[in-house]
Amino acid sequence: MVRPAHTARSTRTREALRRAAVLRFLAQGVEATSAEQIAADAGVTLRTFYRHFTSKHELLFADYDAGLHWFRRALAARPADEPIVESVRVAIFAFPYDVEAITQIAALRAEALDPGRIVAHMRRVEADFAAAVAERLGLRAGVEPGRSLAVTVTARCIAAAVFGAMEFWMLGADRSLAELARLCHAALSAVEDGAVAGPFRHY
Amino acid sequence: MVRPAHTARSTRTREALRRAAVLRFLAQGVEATSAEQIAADAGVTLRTFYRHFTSKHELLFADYDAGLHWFRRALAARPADEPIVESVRVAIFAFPYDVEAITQIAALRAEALDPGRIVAHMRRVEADFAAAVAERLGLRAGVEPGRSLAVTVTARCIAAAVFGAMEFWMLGADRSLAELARLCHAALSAVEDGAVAGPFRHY
DNA sequence: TCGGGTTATGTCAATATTGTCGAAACTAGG
DNA sequence: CCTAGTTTCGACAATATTGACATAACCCGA
Repeated sequence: MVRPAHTARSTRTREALRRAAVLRFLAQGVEATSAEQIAADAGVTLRTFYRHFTSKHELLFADYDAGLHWFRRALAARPADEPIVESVRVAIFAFPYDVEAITQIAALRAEALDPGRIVAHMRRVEADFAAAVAERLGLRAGVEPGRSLAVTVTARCIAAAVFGAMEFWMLGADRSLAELARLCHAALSAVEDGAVAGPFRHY
Repeated sequence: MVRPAHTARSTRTREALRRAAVLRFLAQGVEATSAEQIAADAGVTLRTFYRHFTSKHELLFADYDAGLHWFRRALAARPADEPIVESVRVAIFAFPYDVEAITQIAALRAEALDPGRIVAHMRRVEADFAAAVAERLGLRAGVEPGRSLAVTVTARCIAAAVFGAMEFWMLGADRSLAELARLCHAALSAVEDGAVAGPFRHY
């Protein structure tokens, strides 16, 4: 199947669908909202809905994708001679967190999806994150994407640090942004300093 | 919904379903096989099929799950005072690779799933792999699962090494097991020696 | 062996997703 | 404005998945 993603028209319908979905979700809950309702609200067919979104639940992760897009651009904007870990750190800390919106969507996700599914999507985001880092790192080191084991592994480890910190943060009691920042910083430093396996070298 | 996963009976039906599915897939292709056919062949209802497998495609990853199970046990069998990276290395290299079967299933996957989906499943396996390592590592270091940022990040980095190597291997020309072993070894060593970000510390 | 509680299935009926094919809307050139 | 080439949509029709509730199969202790 061909997914629309080009013209102004398709952007309009996609937006209409997204808006209609959020309204319904907030008003009557995710479960109680059918894909058909969303499509009808947006004035299109059910089939068209599925041309724009892989699934009903995908709508609940639009913010993740937007964040990823933002991150990719932030990374590209960093100076080419800056250490990659530092670039990642700066980009992450500069993210314009909208705690209100994040919390709201997170509540919807928690309502509609079992933990496993949320984690699964998180993994997808992590992988895309790693890909973005690898792309940038490869560009700097002068190698083609996917052509260097070192680049691949390093990018994945950086992603592992960031998302590991995020997971750790979500499990903990202190959910403040400051705590998240602290954890990310610590995890990234560990990777940067090569201290990852260090403390556990003898376990 | 409650998923069966306990008694001998459920194991029997699950096996029957898996076997029926593989036969059909091999005989007439994945696309041309309906979930209903598989269920009928196994002598159960369609609904029961979905109680044992999340989706039709999940059957194409049964070998991954089996491998994961094998790995978890292999890891548990290693001495508690062995460095975790070494344990992982030994466990991976000891895996009883059945190249025939692996190739066959891989072909089915390639036929039925677009690359994105395959990668997505791979990520799930990687996350489970990381969880297994974290569990073992936490046990050795004497911390609760998910209670130590260092354990979380280290486990994820080890997983990143192994699966990064795997991805790299799949993209390369030399698909021999020896090459895969070499790549895994190199990637794990990099993590172990803290050389992950090292070479890129100035990029 | 006989309950009783637990677990796995069957039944039935919504939704959710996807393939196919033709029509409508949009774009660039004349 | 009109035409040809694209791209998005609508209309249908299979499957694929999931929820809810009733049954049958199993397991354990009296």
